[in-house]
Amino acid sequence: MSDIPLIETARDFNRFYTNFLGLLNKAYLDSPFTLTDARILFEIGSHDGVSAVGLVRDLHLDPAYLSRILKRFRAEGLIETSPDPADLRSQVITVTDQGREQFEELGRRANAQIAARFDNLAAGEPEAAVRAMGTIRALLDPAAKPAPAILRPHRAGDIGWIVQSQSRFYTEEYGWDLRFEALVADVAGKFLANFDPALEYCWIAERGGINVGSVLITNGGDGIAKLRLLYVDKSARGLGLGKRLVDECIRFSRQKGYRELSLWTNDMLDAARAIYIKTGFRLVSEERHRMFGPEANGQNWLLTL
Amino acid sequence: MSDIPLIETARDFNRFYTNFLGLLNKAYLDSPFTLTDARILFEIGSHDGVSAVGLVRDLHLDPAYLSRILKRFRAEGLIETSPDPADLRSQVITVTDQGREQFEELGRRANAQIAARFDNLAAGEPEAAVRAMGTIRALLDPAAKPAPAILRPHRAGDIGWIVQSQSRFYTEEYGWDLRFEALVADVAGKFLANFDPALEYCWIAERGGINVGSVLITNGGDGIAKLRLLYVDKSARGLGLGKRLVDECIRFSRQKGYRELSLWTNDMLDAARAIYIKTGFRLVSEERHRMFGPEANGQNWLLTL
DNA sequence: GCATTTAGTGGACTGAGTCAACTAAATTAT
DNA sequence: ATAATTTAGTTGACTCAGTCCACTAAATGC
Repeated sequence: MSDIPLIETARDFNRFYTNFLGLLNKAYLDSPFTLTDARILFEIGSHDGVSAVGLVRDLHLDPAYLSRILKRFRAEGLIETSPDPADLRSQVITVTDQGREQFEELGRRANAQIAARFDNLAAGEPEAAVRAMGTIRALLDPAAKPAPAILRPHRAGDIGWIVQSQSRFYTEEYGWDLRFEALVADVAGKFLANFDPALEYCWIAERGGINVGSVLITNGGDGIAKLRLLYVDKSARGLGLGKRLVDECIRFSRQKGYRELSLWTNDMLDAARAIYIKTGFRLVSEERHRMFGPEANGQNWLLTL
Repeated sequence: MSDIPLIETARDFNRFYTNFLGLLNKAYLDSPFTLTDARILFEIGSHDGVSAVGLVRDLHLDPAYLSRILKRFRAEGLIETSPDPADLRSQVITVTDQGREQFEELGRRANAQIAARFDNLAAGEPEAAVRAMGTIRALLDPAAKPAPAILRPHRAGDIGWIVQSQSRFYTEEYGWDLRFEALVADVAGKFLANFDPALEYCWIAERGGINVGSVLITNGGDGIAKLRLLYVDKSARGLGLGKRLVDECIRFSRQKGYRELSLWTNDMLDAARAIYIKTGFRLVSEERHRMFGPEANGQNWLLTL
C-alpha cells in the first residue's frame, strides 16, 4: 500500500481531527478532570469491575501514571478498589455513587458539546457523519470484531470488483502487468456475458458488506467444470474462506453432474495449492510462462468428481 | 439536536479516534519533535510565509509557547523569520533547506504509519475509509474544500473499477441488469487486451486518491475514434469533470489524426448529453432498445474533428 | 494625539506524563 | 516441590510540554 494521494488525504483528515478533538477536549477544563482523567473515569464507569492492567491496555497509559490517578480517585471517593479473588495481584475497580454521578455529568457535557456541533448541520447531515464514523471505525478499529463472512451469488458490480481486486493484488505482490487485468476482465466478462445459471455460478464472500473473496464455476464442455478466479482478500486470509469457496465449487459441480473439475493456477500461490491438494485435486501438467511479465510456473490441476 | 443514540455513537467514535491518533502520534517520539513541534513544522512547511498569529489561530496554540518553539526552530536552523513589511509587528516565517528536509522526513514517517495501517485492510477498504473521512471532514470542517480532481492514465485495477462503478450506478439508478456489466466488462477488457498506446487512451479522474471518473478512447478503424464509458461519480458531479474528460478525448483524437469521434449513449443521461452538445457533437441516430432490461433510448453522436 | 488593540516575547510556574526500581502474587521451568 | 521468571501494581524522582502574566512595540480606533 503506497498510494500517496490516498495516504495524504488520510493524514490530512488526521490533522484536522487532531485539531477538532483538541477543541472538544479543551472543554474538560471546566471540570476538575484532565482529558486522561475523563477517559479513565469513562472507562471505569462503563465497564464496572475493570482492572488497572485492563485500563493500561485499553487506554495505552503508563501504569505508574494510572496508579496515581486511581489513588486520587480513591481519595476523592469516586471509586473503590478491592483485590480480585481470582488473582490477588489484581484490583477490581468499581465506581461509587458519587463517581457514577461525576461519570454521568461528564457524559452530559460531552453529549452537549457534540450536540452543539451537530446543531450547525443540515437535516440528515449528522446521520451522514455518524454513518461515516461507523465506516472508519469498522475499518480501523481492530477491536471492532469483523462480521462473519458469508457466501452469496454475484450481483451488480461484483465482476468489476473481482477484476479490480485481483489485478491490484497480483500487481503489488508479483509485479504482474496489465495483461493480467486484461485476462481477468476477459474471463470474468465472458462469464457474465454467457452466464448459464443451470451449470455455472459465482460465489462472492462478503464480510460486513465488503467483498473479501470470490470464485467462479464455468462450463468447460465435455462434462468438465472449470474453477476460475479463486481469490481471498488479504484482510480475510487464514479464516478458511478459500477452502469454503473451493468446497462450494466441488459440491456444485457434483450436483450439476460434471465429471471433472479443472483449474489453472500458478505455483507461487502456496495457500491455494494447499487447498487444492487437501480437497483432492492432482497436478496434471505444468509449464513456465511469461504471460504477465515476470516468469511464473503455470499449473493445471484436476479433480475427478 | 438531541438524538441521544446518534450523539453517543459520535462520542464513541471520538473516544476511539482519540486513542487511535494517540497511538499514531506516539511515533513522533522517535524523532526529536513533539506532536506540537511536528504540527507547527508541518504548517510552516506547507504554508511558507505564515505568521505566528496565523499558527496560533490555526493550531490553537498559546502564543508564548509558540514563540519559544519558533525560537528553538530558529536556533536549530530549521526556519528563518523576517518582519512583515506590511505589518512590522508581524513575522514572516519561512523554512530553510534544512527545515524542509526535516519537514519531508516527518511527512515520510507519517505516511509510512498510515500505510502500515492500511496494509491490514482489504482491497478497496482504504478507499472506503478515506471516502468516509472526506464525508466527515466536509460536514464538520467549515474550512474544508475538496481536493482538486486530477486526470491520469489507467493503472492496475482501474479497468475493474470502471466495470464495478458503472454497473452499480446503472443498476441502482436505472434498474439495468447484469447484461450491462457484461457489456462494460467486455468493452473495458478488450480495451486492455488490445491496447494500442499510439492511438488509444484511458483517463481516470482521481480526487484525493479516490477514483471519481473515467473515459476511454478506442480505435474504431477508418479514422474514427470511439469515446466510451464516460463516467463521473455522484460525489464529483457539478465540478465540470465530465467536460474535462470529454475535452481530453477531443484533444487526443485530433492530435492522433482521427477524422471523427463517435460515441453511443442513452438519452436519460442529461448531464452527459449537455456536454456532448456543448463540445460540438451532433446526434446522428437513435433507437429504442431493451438491452439491459428496462426500455431505453440509445443514441449515436458524432463529432467531426 | 491619546487610548486601545494586536503581534510577539520572556519570566515563572505547574502538573501531566515518564522512567527506573521495587513488592508481591502468579506462572513456568526443572 | 522449589527455583526462576513473568505479571500487577506502587512509589520516588524527575522532566519538559504547556500555561499564565506582565511586558514592548507596532497598528488601529476615536
